Amino acid sequence: MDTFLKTVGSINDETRVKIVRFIDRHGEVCVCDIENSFKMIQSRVSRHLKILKEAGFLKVSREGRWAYYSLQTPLDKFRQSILKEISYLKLDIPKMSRGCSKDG
Amino acid sequence: MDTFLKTVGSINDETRVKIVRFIDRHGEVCVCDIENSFKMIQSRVSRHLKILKEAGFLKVSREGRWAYYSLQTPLDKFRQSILKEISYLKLDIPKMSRGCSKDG
DNA sequence: TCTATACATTAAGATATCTTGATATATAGA
DNA sequence: TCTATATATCAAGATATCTTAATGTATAGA
Repeated sequence: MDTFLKTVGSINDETRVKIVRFIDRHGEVCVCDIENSFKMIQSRVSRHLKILKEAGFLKVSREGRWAYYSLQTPLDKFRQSILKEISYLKLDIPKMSRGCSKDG
Repeated sequence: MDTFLKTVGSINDETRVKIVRFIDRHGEVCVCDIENSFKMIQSRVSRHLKILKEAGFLKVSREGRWAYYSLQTPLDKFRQSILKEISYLKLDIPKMSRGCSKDG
């Protein structure tokens, strides 16, 4: 029950639904990409990513000071069906706008 | 998005998960059956049933002063997948205990 | 038409969640 | 080792949800 509620609760939030959709569309992104694309403050983004990660939707890989979030693989049937349902929604997902100075 | 969140929010609650499972198992039940089986006060049961109904999981048919709740049919793929996931959970669902005096 | 039953709704307090701002940690480079 | 960057965490206020108790509505039967 706890795992179920954690999974369900994690996508019971408009912001997180959009973040998941954003990552589903763009693949691996870092926190600042979301921060910049969604125009949200960093602590807010970090919190939502943590919730989605702990719910089994996202994984994170760290490189230096960056944290790259992407969809967890493999995803079980249930989480897949949730992502599928989210993909059907008409959402206003912002364009990718890189937010970090990791160019050099 | 609103429909999605309403659907997801409706099963983001331990009590409602158990009620859905109870109805899935027992078919058509009236409010007082749940009240009596779960040992919950009537207003609480009524509220949760309303949320599940408005989320598309349940339907209600009224006969006299009774309200019979059962699973909505047909259920779309997404809600079906949720019910399926709930059916996999090890839940302590109470036995049916009829609560109304509609014997005569 | 009076009463009891079944259910729905409302109001208020308790609990949980979300957002923001402040602070902490860790890495890269000067 | 000092500073800037990227991210995480914490604290506090705002908002939403859940529970209970009280009240409202509708039906059936005396």
